[in-house]
Amino acid sequence: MYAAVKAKPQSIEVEHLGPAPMSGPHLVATYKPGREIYAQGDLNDKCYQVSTGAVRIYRLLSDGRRQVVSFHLPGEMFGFEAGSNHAFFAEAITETTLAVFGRRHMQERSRELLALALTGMARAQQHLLVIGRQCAVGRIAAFLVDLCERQGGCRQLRLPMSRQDIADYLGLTIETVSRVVTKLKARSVIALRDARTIDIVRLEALRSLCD
Amino acid sequence: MYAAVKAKPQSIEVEHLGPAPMSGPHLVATYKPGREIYAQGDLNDKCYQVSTGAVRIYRLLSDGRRQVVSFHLPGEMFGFEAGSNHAFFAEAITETTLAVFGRRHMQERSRELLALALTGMARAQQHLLVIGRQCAVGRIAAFLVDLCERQGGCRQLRLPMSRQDIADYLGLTIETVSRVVTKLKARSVIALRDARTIDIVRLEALRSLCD
DNA sequence: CGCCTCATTGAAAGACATCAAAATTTGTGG
DNA sequence: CCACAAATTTTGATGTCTTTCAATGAGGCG
Repeated sequence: MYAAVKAKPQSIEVEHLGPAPMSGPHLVATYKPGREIYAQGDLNDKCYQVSTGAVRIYRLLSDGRRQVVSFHLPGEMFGFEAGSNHAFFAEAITETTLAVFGRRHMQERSRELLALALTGMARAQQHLLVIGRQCAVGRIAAFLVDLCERQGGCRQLRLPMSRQDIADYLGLTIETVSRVVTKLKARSVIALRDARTIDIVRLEALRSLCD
Repeated sequence: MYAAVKAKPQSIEVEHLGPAPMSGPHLVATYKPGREIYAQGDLNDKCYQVSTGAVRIYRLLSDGRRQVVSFHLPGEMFGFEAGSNHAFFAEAITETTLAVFGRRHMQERSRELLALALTGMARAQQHLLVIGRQCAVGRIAAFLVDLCERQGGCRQLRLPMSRQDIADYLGLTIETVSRVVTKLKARSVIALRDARTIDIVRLEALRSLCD
């Protein structure tokens, strides 16, 4: 179900471009949808910034269940973890370009990395609150509000991820995700152009469902 | 239900003692059970190491639901968060003594703090996996195994926290926690001396319930 | 057009929550 | 040390929400 395409990036070039990258020299890598960026157990010696596209970070249980711990959108950093080897998988969701920073860069900028690690922890803990204490509607609402805010408050969301990705992120099944989306649509809280394009019609209603 | 006792520590003294504290000078503070260490919104300018006792970190939803994001046992650090103000509450669970480190200390040791932040993120993400993808039995099992490992593998656990704390940590109700514990006892995976003292009889059985 | 993947919808089952009450433990004062 | 009150934990009955299983529908691409 979750077979990752084992392969290295389609292209890697040294560049200094991309939308608002972290300063300093870095590599640019591009990945096709579903391509693995790193795997559990891989050496943890780089970090990444999304230029275009989207990335999912996840872990698998032995029976195949998957928990997506985070999505990363353009401008966001990921890849830093405790320990010398990755405990998670990272995959491109859509066609994705990344700025890649090496170990040296990270050592030189441990101050920024600290801030990133702290916000990463805060994000994970906020997510814990959603998964641990919200019903299905609350989880979806929180997810949509979060996505909206991370895209600068734009009311029209283009979802890069599938229903399965969302379900695995929120600790639900795809059927429940689908049913909740349908319900929110019926209540005119959101509107769907297609399954991956959502208009937030009543943002405040959505927010009020979050707590 | 979760009324915190608003008060400052019972005592604060400058000391250099306690079990394996972080190096350097620090204050020592003691707290009675239930006492608040910091509140959501408080200035975030210190970090703490548990000397004795136990601490819970949590957030509240507007309707009173609570999510405990972490417990901290002797030797463990807590209190570092993104942002200049705390997003969580910290409370002593039992009679607790803490080593308190100030801003200066943290600035001087941002390297260690980075490692702590990264492991904090890893912990939160591991916890996400448990809450998001495990049934009630798996959550309790993971909780007990984690506690066992954090206490150096000792098979006899003295739980400092109540069933309500555990429930709010695992995203369950106290009734479910109690029923699962009863079930594990019936299967001879664990044994109870009293509600707060658990012997792990079959650790491998417990582990196998985690994934 | 047909096939494949992804998404939606329906019916039934299951897991956990809720409500209620009993049992056990803890703390307090005599 | 015992007695009593309060808090915590356990147990039972019932209800609700989410999952599971199954089938249908929609969209993309050869």
